[in-house]
Amino acid sequence: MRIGELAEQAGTTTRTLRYYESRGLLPARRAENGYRTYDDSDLRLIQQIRTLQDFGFDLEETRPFVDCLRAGHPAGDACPASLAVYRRKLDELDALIDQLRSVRAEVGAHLTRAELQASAELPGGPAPRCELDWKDEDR
Amino acid sequence: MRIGELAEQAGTTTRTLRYYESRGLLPARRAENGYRTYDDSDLRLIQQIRTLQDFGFDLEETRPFVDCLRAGHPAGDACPASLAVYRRKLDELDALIDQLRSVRAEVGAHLTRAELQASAELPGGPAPRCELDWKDEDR
DNA sequence: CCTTGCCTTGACGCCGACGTCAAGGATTAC
DNA sequence: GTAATCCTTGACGTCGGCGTCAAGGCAAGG
Repeated sequence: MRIGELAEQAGTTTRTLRYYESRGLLPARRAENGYRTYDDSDLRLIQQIRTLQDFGFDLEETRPFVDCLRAGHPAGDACPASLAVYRRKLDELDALIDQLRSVRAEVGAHLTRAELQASAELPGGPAPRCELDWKDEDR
Repeated sequence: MRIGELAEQAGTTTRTLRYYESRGLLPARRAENGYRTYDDSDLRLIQQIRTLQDFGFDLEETRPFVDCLRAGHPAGDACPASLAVYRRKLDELDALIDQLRSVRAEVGAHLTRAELQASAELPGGPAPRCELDWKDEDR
């Protein structure tokens, strides 16, 4: 299998596969004419990488999983190094989610306060209304 | 007030202020010698920008707030355009948090499954154990 | 007068994961 | 034979928000 076919089967591009190779994640055999040659095991490596990338893993973080698969294990997460990445990622996700919820609460409070201000000013007579153009271009 | 002093008072750098100006967010008066000149109202603009950036707003998203302040309003979120940004951001945050929680659940499930596999194999005798080096360099 | 320290503009560097040419060789299709 | 399609390497572009020089102007203290 050559790079174009592999890319198509994996739902990605040849550029991406060459990039993975340049990062040392996906070394390729070469045919006599210099063309890269792959087999089904390479397809599984790519699927593992893409699954993790969909979870938001950096490319570097997928390396233990890929190494694990290439070491002959049936799953990329059969090795302790992969489990460690899982655990680290869970901690990161928990921290990030907490932070985003905190931000959400703050922004929500700001919005509520600003809306109250606006509604309090409208019936109040000469309260300074906003005169800025209000176009919905950015929606 | 010159750019260095303003940067210090705002807790940022001159590079950042010049960048804001290049983006049209923070236009500066000029002294006769060409030096940028600022006053306290500029400090408030920067504080508004930094508050929103801490919330994760893009620079572009702070523009309505800055325009609103420069239009003479006491708060950057006194204008409808700013409120619209708040609402859009809340939607984005909600969507992102949901997505991250979904990812967290999936990664957690993967970890649990892999841990079960590992513990099931250890007592089973010749089960293929991972032989990859396990260094904690990346912790 | 000279040094020090502020200011100016301009321009390249960074990060991650590729996209997008460019120039040329190999293979396949007709 | 030749055109279309694949492959190769190399290198620059993208995006945001600045960091980090570089080369030079202006101001103030000793």
